[in-house]
Amino acid sequence: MFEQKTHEVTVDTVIFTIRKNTLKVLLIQRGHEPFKDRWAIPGGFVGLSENLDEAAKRVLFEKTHVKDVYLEQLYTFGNPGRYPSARVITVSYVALIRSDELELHAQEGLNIQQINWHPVYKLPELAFDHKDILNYAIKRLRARLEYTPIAFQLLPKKFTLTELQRTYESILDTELDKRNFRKKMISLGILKEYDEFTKESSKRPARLYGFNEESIEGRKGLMTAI
Amino acid sequence: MFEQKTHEVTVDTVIFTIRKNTLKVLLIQRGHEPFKDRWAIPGGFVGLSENLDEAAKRVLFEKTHVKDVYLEQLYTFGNPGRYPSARVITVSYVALIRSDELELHAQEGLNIQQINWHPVYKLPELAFDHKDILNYAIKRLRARLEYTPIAFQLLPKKFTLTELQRTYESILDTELDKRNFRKKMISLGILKEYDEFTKESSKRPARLYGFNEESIEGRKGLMTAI
DNA sequence: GCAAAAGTGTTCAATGTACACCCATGC
DNA sequence: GCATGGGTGTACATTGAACACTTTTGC
Repeated sequence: MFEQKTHEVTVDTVIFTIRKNTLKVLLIQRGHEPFKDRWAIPGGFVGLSENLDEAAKRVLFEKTHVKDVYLEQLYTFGNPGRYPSARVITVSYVALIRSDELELHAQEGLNIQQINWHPVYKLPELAFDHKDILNYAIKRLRARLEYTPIAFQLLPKKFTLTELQRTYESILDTELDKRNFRKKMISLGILKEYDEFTKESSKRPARLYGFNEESIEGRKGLMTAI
Repeated sequence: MFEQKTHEVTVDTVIFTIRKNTLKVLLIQRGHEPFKDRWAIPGGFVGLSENLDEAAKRVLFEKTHVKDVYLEQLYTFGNPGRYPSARVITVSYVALIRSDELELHAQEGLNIQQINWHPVYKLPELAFDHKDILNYAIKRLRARLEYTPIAFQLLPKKFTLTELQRTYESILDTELDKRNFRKKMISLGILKEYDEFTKESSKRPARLYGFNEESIEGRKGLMTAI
């Protein structure tokens, strides 16, 4: 019943953020075979004394130097053919980060050429089965968005309602009604209103809001079908 | 970056069925250490040329001799301490089977003492972290039930509306309103009505229904909050 | 005829959806 | 003063929730 022990186990993390009201994913360009020069989801091998979440956090930190991010296990991919010449089982994760908190770090080694944000709906070809992983991550993100206040993980601490709406729209890839969106968000009771306003633009200043952390416990059915 | 290759990868499958209107889970009693005599979720090692779903199907077939079941990957558990003396990463699955289609098969070897159905809300102590896996499986099953016609995977081809309702109630661990439940199910358009009725009982015969397979595609928001 | 489960509708509340105009600011 | 995005309310439709009595059968 015991098999030869040649499984490799990796974690690959789909890292999302919002920049310029667009959903973006962090990709690295591979510097060696297989799939040299192709873009890939960042990942790494799981250490023997590391649990899976820790491995995902470590990989995330190496690439972005961000800690305390939203991180959720997604799915485990283990087709024998998914990785050339070895059996590699990948536990995939989704991470959401605030783009204002991050600095990208290409590693010292030679195995990465570039690291960059890519708009989710305009991607290059990806290495391995990473396209499948990414598609699944988007699906999960959309589902979460409908019943969980997850969008706040992608935005700065203070944001306008329009920014929040654009975040939803970018993830769901649809347009939402402004009045209904605001009504819904406010009725959920998860926002706190600041007495601060944007000023950079040459338009009417917009009120800033934050996420009210205390409001989340014991909630169900948040944000259905906005 | 490469670690020593001593990860073991297993699949463990939480197998649910409904018997006597009660949600039950298939457990095996271990015949050897670690956790000798404790009950555990059936599982097995993943073969090198097998993908994860195939491994789960194989394990399921070995234990129940049932094919063509609903099978869904659940979560991957990989805490270094979850298995004594080895690093074992487990990809867990949920399976739903119709109890009328099954025969249980204890394996030839000595490593299993018994194999049996246990009511989900009255369980013995489980081996390893199998309690966590099972709790997560129940959570997932409940969530699925609310927007997917998944209950039909647990019932015989023909069933009464009361049996369907008891299935929901057993999974959700609540009581549901009979009229609202029936109205909802019928309005979903996923049932087909047979001109057949139960006759065994000494009460009014109940109409038999089946699941209308064609009705599922392109549906969203099925069965919310019955 | 009675016990036991099957079957059936209506009212009310809550939620979602569609939709158009005035406001505050910088230039 | 005008261009630009910010901000607001109402009417209607859909969905969910509460609730009680009649029907059919075997004994």
